[in-house]
Formats: sequence, structure tokens, C-alpha cells
Amino acid sequence: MPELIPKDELLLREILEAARELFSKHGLKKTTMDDVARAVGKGKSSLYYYYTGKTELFEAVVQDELKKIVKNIRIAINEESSSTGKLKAFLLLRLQLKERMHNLSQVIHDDIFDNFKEICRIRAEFETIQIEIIREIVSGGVQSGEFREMPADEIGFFSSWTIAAFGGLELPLSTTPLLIADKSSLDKIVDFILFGIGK
Amino acid sequence: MPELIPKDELLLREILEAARELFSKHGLKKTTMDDVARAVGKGKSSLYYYYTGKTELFEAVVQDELKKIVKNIRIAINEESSSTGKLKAFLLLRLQLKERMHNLSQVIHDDIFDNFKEICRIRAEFETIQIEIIREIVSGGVQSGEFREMPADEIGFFSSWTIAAFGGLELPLSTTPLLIADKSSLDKIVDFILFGIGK
DNA sequence: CTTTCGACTACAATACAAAATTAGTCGAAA
DNA sequence: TTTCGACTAATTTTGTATTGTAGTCGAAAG
Repeated sequence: MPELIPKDELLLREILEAARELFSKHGLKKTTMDDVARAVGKGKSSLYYYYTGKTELFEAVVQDELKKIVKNIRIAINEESSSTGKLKAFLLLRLQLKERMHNLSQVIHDDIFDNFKEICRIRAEFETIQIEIIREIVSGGVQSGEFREMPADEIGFFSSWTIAAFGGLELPLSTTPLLIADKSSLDKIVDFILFGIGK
Repeated sequence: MPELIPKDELLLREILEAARELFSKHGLKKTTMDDVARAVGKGKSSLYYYYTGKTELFEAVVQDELKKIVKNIRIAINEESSSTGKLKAFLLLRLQLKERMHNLSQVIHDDIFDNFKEICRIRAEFETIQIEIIREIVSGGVQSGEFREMPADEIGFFSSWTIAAFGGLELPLSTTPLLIADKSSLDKIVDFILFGIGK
């Protein structure tokens, strides 16, 4: 296996890490490019050699975070063999994420409305990915005979609905005090999803 | 039937109506007590004879709106005989409400973070009521044999979950472009709730 | 006794100019 | 190719004067 990471690629990541830490600690506005530069031990101008601007850097950070999350989700799903297990794994991770976001939210607070559109765009993108994942899980479950037969559009509809229900990238406004946190309640939810409340 | 509305009760309502109209048109901050007073053809000081302050007036308006909504929901539910029908009726109204709120949201926008706590409190209260309604519906359905047997705590859990999913008082941040609007898709959702996707 | 209002105050929002930060550029140098 | 110091334009912050508004009170009208 040849070295996959060229030198500059390494610095690119180093900047990203430093920016992530600072952004999530002080928020977007209160983090200056100088701060980031100092954190990686470089001059401010140098950053502009790697990223075209503060906005691009911020977007890169968020995108990277989302990629990590999606990766974790995919790993967890692959470790489960049954579709039901996959569904549970997905929802569990999704809820943990919600919790993490909840903690982060204090900081962002002010930045939210300034970068409203941008955040919406990213959020929408993330939702699309999640819907796709659910669709895969359910399709798999139908094919393997674990779930009942469903036409493609019904699967799509179910996926969208589930994500709508569990929230996309939750903004820091959820008053509901994290209703569902433990694994046992998650089991109940999956039971509802699987068998409903009908007779 | 004797006259249920004393004189001052009438003026109380008149002020409430005027305030509601102004608040929802210009938002909380941009609506002055003078505006409200002018709208009812009285001096500003007079308002303080009926409401102790601007905050109380605002809360009264919101509370009144919520009461109206709850009333509508209860009426719609009573018109349905089956529990399934009741459930559908509830969710349909809940979605229409979401849509209405969505339109209103442009105006509030700025006021939200100022009155964050207050809004949260009201929202929480509304959620409690909704959960109670769902619980009633499901309990009824279980008793009548329309739904499967469920212990009380499971019904409570299901109710909370449904409301969490459908959102309490939606704050104007839903990017999902009102995924579910028509009655046919609602039928599908209720099917999911009733029978799930399991085999 | 109930209800209205004008005059008043204290406080909060606004406006605006001066001062300070900071995003982003550029040419030079390592 | 990569780094940086010096620079500028633009934005944020700050201090202050001004206005606007919530809320009070005592008097008066019904």
C-alpha cells in the first residue's frame, strides 16, 4: 500500500482539526483566522494557501464532521446481520448524535441565524444521505424476507417519514428532554415500527 | 341561558383579538402597547387595567390560540367513531397546524430568541396536552378491541413518541418542505403506525 | 365604585460616528 | 512550492446622544 497521504494533504487535515476544535469551542464568529493560524503554528496568510476563505474552511469542517458520522453509521450497520438489527443500530447512533449536537448547541446559538441558509443546505444534504441509508436497510429487509413486501415508492415514503420523525440535523431547539436515550426504549420504538399498534 | 359574557369580559376579548392580529402581523417587538390601544380605541393606560403588562397580554394571546386549536382537534376527534379515524383526524389537524405555523414564522423570527424560555414553556405545555389526547385515543382503541392489548406505560410511551415525531409546536426551522400534506399520504402513515413494516 | 386617560419616569432600543478587529490580498523571500 | 509580514477594505465593536416604549400614578369622567 503506497502512502495515501501526501505532505500537503496532511497539513490540510491539521488545519481542519484545529478549526474544528476552535469553532466548536468558541463558535464561528468568535474564531478568527489568526486563532486558527496560531493553533497550527503558521501565519494567517498561509491558511489562504490551503483554503480560499473562512467560509470555505467552516464548510469543510462541517462536511468532514458529517462524513465521519456517516462512516460510523455505515460501520455500525455492517456489524449487524439482520435488517432489524441494522435499523436499531442506525436509530441508536442517530440518537447519540442528537445528544452530542444538543451539547454543542450552546455555542453555535448566535451563529445560527447568520448562516441560516448555509446550515439549511448542509442539513438537507445530510437528510438525503440518511433517507438513502434507511431505504437501503428496508430494501434489504424486504428482499431477505425479514420485512413484508413493499413497492419501491412505499419504501421511499417510509424512509422519508422516519427521518422526518427522528429529525435531520437537530437544531438546538428541541425542548423534549431527550425522551429516548436508552437501548430498551429504542427496542420498543423499533417494535412499533415493525409491528405497529394495530391488531 | 343567562348572558355568559359580562361587559368587561367582552372588552377583555376585544383587546385579545386586536393584540392577536397585531402580534401575528408585526411580531411581538414591533407591536407597541399604543398600537393595541389605538386598535381598540382606548388609551394605552386602559390596557393595564385589563392586563398587567405586555408579556401577560402576549401569553394570553398564545394561550387563547392554543385553546382554539385544542378545541378544533377535540371536535374533529368526536366526529370520528373508530379509533383509527380519530388518530387520522388528529394527525391531519396537527399537520395543518404545522403548515399554518410555517407561514407565521417569517414574522416571529426575531422575537424567538428573545422570548426563548417563554416559548419553550408554552410549547411544552401544548405537547403535554397532545400526548394526553393521543393516549386517550389509543386507550379507547385498545378497550374497544380495535388495537392490540397494550399495558398503560406502553401506551404512554407510544404517545410521547408520536408527538416527538410529529413535533410539538414547530419552530420555524423545518427545512423539510412539508413532506406530508395530503390525506392519502396520511393514510399511509397511519398504516405504518397500525401495522408497521414487519412481516 | 368602575373605568378611562394624560402626564410622567425609567429603561430599553436605536442611530451614528469614532476606534479597533479582522478577512482577505500581494509581493517578496525562504 | 510554501510561508509570511505588511497592507487595505470591510466589518465589528464601542461609546454616546437620542428617541421610543413599557409601565405608574393621580385625577377625572361615567
